[in-house]
Amino acid sequence: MARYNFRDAEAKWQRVWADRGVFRATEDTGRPKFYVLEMFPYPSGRLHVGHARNYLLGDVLARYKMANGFNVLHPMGWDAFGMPAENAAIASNVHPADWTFENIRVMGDQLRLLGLSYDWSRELATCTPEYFRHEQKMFLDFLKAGLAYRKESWVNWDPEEHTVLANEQVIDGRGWRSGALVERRKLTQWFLRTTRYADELLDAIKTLDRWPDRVRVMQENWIGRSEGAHIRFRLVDRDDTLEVFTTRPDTIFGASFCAISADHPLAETVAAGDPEAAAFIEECRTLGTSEEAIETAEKVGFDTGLRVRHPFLEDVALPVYIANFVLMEYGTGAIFGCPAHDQRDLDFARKYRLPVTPALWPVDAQVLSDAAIQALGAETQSAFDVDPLQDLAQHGSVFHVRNTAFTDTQSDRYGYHLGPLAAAPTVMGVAEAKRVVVNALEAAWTGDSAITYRLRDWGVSRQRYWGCPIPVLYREDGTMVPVPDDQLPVTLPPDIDWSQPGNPLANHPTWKHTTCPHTGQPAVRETDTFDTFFESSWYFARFCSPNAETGFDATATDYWMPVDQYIGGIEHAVLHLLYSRFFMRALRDCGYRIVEEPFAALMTQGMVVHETYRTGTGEWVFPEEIVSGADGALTRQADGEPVARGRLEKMSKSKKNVVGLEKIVEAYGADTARLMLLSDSPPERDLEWTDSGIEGAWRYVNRAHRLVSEPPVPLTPIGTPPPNRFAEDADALRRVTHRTIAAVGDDLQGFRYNRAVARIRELTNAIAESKPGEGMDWAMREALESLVLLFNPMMPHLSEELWQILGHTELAAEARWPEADPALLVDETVTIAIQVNGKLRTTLDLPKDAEEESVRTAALAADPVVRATEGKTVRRVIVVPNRIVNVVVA
RNA sequence: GCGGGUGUGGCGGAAUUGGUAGACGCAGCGGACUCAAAAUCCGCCGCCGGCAACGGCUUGUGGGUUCAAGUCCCUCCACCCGCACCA
Repeated sequence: MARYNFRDAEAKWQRVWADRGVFRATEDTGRPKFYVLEMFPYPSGRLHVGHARNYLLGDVLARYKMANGFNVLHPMGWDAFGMPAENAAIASNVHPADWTFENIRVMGDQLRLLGLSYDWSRELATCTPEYFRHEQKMFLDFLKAGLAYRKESWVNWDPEEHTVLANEQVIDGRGWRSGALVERRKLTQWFLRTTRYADELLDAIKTLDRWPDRVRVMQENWIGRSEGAHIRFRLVDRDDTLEVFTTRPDTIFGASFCAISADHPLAETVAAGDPEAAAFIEECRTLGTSEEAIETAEKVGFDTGLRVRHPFLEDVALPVYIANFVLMEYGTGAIFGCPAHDQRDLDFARKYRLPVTPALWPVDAQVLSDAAIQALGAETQSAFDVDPLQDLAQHGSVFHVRNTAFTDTQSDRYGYHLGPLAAAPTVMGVAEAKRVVVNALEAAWTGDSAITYRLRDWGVSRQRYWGCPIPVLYREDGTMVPVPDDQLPVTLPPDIDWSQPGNPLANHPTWKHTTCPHTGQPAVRETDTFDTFFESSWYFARFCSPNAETGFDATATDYWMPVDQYIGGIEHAVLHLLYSRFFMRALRDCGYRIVEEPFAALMTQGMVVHETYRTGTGEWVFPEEIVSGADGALTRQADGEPVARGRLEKMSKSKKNVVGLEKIVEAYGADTARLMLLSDSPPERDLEWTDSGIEGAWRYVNRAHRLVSEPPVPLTPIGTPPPNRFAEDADALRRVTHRTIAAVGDDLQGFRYNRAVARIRELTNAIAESKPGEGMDWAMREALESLVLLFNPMMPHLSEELWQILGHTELAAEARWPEADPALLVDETVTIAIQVNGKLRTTLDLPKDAEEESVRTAALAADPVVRATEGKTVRRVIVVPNRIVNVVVA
């Protein structure tokens, strides 16, 4: 028998699938739909086996669902705008478009090599005008709806990519792709109003019950809703107020200062008349935003000399500082400091010798007199430990809200009614205290309850060429004019001079010059392009009707959306996944008919990691550059430099541990690579790529081929009805077969692909051990056919080949998933574990559902049990039907 | 600091959700076939003691609940990830 020729077989079946349009999807209301999508790639060059895993995980599900009668949509495309294309253009003078389309060609071929079940007729690339013209239209709709706007603000500037980055794209103070330290710049930029949907996006996270918890938590944290209050402090000797945000209005009686951001308007007012203040502000702005800078930066402030009145204590005035730790972007850019209940405020108070006044006590603490509070505050610089109070605050214990302002007489004195404060008990919980204080603020017109979000509006302007042009112009008088719909798309000029730094569109000699469509006046185009996350925020909708005249055809999205299973990397937990959720809602509010939640279920797959090697100086080394000496020491062949095995790392070019996809497919075939990538590790976890692993998968592929080509027992012809009787062995094989069918189905549905592989191997082992006997020829055909169909989602080419060898003329890809016979899933006998005092002594094979009394008798009579219970009294015998017997002795 | 997660043989990982810990695979050891190698096939394979039958121990640590704990509760330890001058 010839060995499995995977090269011919894989090419042949890929051709057959394509010719017959097996994976072509069309709307069919008669069948349930299933939309499987893997996050589409950026066409950066070549795929390695690590990339392949992602697509494979979706492919297995798509094929499984197809076999189970679902109408499956499984498309693929290219997130084709982005910096790397421009970098290539600058480095080697290729046009970004040429570079991108060449990569698309190469990577598309690589994907086809793997035999993935894509409907290639829906392929799209986001850098084509046919695609991005629709998002230009969407943007204009956003503009009309007030969801897009332009403003001058401080932004994150990536000095390496020469462009602005969104907050989500700044990781630890560095650009998410360049790794360059991000600078702050004040620029006029386009924003999308994501904050309008903060609450909706937050609330709807609850409905995403098929998303990983950690992604949901990350989005919740990112939106960062905080409930609290705005408090307006009256400025002394000025007809103005200072508004602060706090989550702890209950600590207002412990306030000892206010602090404002260096970017706060009031700070600028002060700076205008005070050079020292201006210098301090300048100093604050040069401070870095990286983690190290923040951790080491001392909390410093500048006393503006301004004072504000305490909202409740007439005779108390608080100093106003400009402080380097107050962020203009959060809340109102101003805070009040309560040193007794906040570590950072305490640090600040100690430094500037400000009073530390406790406002809250544990419920069992002695209620102090005003004098005692003063005394305590005075010595608090070192003695008063705030931590236990913070601790209690976290855990919701009851506190004394202890302040003389909270009495009727005082409310009379201040000339306003304190409402619930008058009747307030002196002891109340933190939550109640917050409420009481907010009510008092509202009654006195000095504050309101307020909610603040960490989420910022999405800055979408990028000062780059290879992106979608923002479709607006500016007249000479500065008026912004949207490009009329009938003049879309605004396309990119092909001729770019890459020798100049900065934004290539702004540098282009003619492109930006145009005329106003309404007045005919000279005008200039917006030279910024969209953030590339703009394209990926709606591509899944485009896949439903890739040739529609509009962005998407609502009847198609009605049928296909939402994506039933989305698969991709955790790195998009708050980038792409949040933007897409926002985008759907923004489109909805512009009159588009689309679902609000685009991804019903999400799976975040682990990385493929591989061993690395480095020299003593930390240089990465390719494994093939290394030679092993007689003593086992590793050195670099070229220069004899000692080399040590490094950590397992995600495959990347820079770490020199990439395993190329073609190389593996060439040597072992797509199915072997697929099996390797699906075995061993569960999909969410990292998978270690090893040579022995691929060898093991290769062995299995050949073993399966051999087993079906030369079965251990001859088979009955196709369609033979089952015999009346099966010998014990044949019956046992049938039970294994049907148990495996049931288990593999469950495992595939639950993304436990590694376990499904293990079950399939078990069935393979059982088949290989089978001997001739009555009914075995029939059971053998049943087992082999089931096996071949069960591993079809994982190894589709081998499955087709063997399905044909088994005599079938239709395709395995189009065959129905085998059905498990419930009658064969229950055994007639069960193995019962027998324990004495919880320790296993023996096992007994007994009839299923045997009488408890007879099980008990059999257990007590078993030799090991007799030995273990000798001379002891049997106190209890616990019998769990069909499971276990535990004999308790003393 | 806040939040989330993980910890099981030499390795990747299973364990019907409280009921025989270590499925399946990798590596390793022994054997068959072969002039030899590869491939293939058969056997062994958590640790300790024992020729063996068998006994003891074992799921990061220590405790608890239970007839019974990898699984539930508490304590501590280690590692990984996310967010963070967020008021």
